[in-house]
Amino acid sequence: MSEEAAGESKHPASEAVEEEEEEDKGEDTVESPKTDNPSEEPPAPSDDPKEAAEISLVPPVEAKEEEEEGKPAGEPPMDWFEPLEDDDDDPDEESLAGETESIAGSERATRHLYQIYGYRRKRAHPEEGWVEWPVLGQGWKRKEVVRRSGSSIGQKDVYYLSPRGDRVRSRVELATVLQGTDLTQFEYKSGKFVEGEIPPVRGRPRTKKRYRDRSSSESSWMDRGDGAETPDSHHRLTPNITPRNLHSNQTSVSLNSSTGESKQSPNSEEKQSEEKIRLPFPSSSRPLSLPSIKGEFGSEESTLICAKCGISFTGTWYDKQRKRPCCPSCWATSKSIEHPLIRFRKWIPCGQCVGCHNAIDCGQCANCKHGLQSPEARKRLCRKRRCICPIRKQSPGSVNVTYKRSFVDPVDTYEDSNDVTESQHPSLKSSDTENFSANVDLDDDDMSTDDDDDWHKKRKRRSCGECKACLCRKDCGVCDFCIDKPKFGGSNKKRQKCRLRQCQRQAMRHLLPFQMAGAELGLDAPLLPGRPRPHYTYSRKSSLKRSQDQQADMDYTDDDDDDDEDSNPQPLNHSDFGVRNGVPDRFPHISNHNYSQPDHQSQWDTEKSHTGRNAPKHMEDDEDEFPMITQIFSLAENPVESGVDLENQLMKLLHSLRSSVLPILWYAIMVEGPQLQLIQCSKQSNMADTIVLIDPGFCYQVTVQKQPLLPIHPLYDIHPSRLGTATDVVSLLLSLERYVVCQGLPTKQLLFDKGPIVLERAATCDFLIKKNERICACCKALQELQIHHRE
DNA sequence: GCCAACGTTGGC
DNA sequence: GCCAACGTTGGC
Repeated sequence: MSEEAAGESKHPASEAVEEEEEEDKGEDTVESPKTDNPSEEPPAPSDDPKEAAEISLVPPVEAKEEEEEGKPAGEPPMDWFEPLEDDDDDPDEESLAGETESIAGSERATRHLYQIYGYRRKRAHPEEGWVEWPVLGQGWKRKEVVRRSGSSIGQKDVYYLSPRGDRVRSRVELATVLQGTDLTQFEYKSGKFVEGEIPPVRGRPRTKKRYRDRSSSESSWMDRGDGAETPDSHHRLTPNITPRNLHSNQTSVSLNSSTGESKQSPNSEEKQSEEKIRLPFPSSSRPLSLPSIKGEFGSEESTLICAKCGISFTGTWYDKQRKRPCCPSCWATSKSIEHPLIRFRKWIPCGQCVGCHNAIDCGQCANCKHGLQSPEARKRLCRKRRCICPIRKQSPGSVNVTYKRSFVDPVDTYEDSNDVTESQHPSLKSSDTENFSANVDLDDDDMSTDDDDDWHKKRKRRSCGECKACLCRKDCGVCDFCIDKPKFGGSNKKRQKCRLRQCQRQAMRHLLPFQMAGAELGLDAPLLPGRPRPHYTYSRKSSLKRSQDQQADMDYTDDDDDDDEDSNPQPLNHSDFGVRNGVPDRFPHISNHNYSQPDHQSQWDTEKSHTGRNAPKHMEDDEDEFPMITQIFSLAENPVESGVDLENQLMKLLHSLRSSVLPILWYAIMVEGPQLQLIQCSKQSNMADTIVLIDPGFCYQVTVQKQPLLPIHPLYDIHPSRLGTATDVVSLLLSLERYVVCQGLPTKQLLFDKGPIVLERAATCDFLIKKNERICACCKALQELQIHHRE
């Protein structure tokens, strides 16, 4: 290990791939560029004037660390731009790791350090870590990256860089780039051409699904051939994986490579310490709920091998991610010592705000109600008692840093403070702290401080799994994200899920379909569903503004915070849509628009507003879904029936319309059918009740107040029967704007009857009439008939 | 402040 | 092994 460390220090560009290097030892069919031959290595950082200058700024603590690692003096320092592969537990850095998201965040933590010291790390240069790889030809480069976090930690990814700059991430991509080159003998992982058939390297048969009942994020370590076990796999399927350790007095056995555990045993010395720990079942302090066997929790013990230190122990302890066995010692260490590679984002109530001062449960909020139903839920603090301006808990002696909140408020910032402690909050206990990534809900979830759990939740948080978008499995193929995908011929730069499949509830707002349209319309973000885009830049704000934002944020994220509790945040409802309808009123053109309407027109509006008539039918039908997205997603519910091609054609027209300038406040959406629907967003428009529906064949129909415009209407005469282009649509909309809605029989005629006010139209009402008319000829005839009848 | 780009990670 | 796509950030 020390030899490897020294080698790493000499060749900082090569990312830590100790395991691979060990594997490669002795392999000489093709000389690896990662050999010890310095001539084949990329230049040391000191060769780069820029980097050399930066290295000269390495703070003393870094130098000290290196000395402690026993690295020869005078040797070029390890590339401290690279993530520390073997980070120690420097408490000084722990406090800086709070902003990090994962173990991979060590890089960010380090970057954070640089900011504090007055310099900033540049974004990882594309050249970093690349080594020349002539095996594939002149100019080719190769890079190995070891995953530094997540359940697949330790897994190694190999990338290649073509002379043209093509980044290759898989054999398939390599074959694409190297068209015409026979890669059957090429071993992608090692980057070597081997003789004979390349043995399949598939791992064990997939059995993950059998285990995955707790969380879909719990991918099995074993599945990847790394030898790690899921907790469930231990307890349910492979309880005797280490049968030699079943006796308490027996010492653990050294791990062999076949188990793969060595990959997770970074400390060989500890591995050699064949210590055995027999554990009583922990109660409140146990790291996780004991895996069940036949529904009974903690009914038996297993002998496990700690994935961190390699010792065997008896018990049912697993690491924070609940994927690998973790001995109590390592577990306690991971809990008590905030490793810089491990995210540490504890937030504590301020003790001063309204929420903190509120000592009485409201009894009305969901948390209080849950508490009445379930004792477990009682641990959730009353929502009215939540701190609205939590403070990040910080280790003593750490540096004051302002952090941006993530996933909660795109602009909010919080200052760290060394002065505020838990004791300042009257009701605060350690369990009240909460990972801030869980949306400031200090008492949310299971009161867990399990950052890794939150981290995994967060990565899955972008999908509620229940909305139509989440359930949709088919890419639209036409949105910008789809077009970017390699399968659609894209360059894979955006790497985002189809816009129509972005979770309506939890996707980041800028990824949602109408983000594009919203931008075109100038819609303000808060009116749209989805989560605000997080900001990760450190900045400061005035306390007043911060407080305001925090309060607003609490309101906004309240439901979001309770994903686990309430299953799902409540989507926008009709009232929200009413707001949306009001959105266009902020448009600059609106004041110049002539909206003078007859009094009875307003009367209509008043009446119809009670029935939600301004919302299209589908918007009324679905109380729980945001109307636009709901309908868009409904397209894919029955892709076979609806016809994918037709749907795509409509989508193309939709995109064409959204890239076109439509008559003011007209807006195109996709609805069930599929149908393309054009609506007038302004209630004050004469066309507020008018909708244009275009079917997949581009035939269209105009409805007014949900009633179809009769085919004999002259409007149809001046437009083609099919609206295949945006131009056709725009032309129709412009024509519509020349009309007003027939007002039907005057209400005063009916008031004489002393009955309920009922608007009346002729059965053949034209609905749309010229602006110089008040009612259509048919209604006028009916009116005259009624007058004649009364006389 | 936004977003294109891409490193990274989870899932199949 | 491969791919989808999440999360982050440098550059604008």
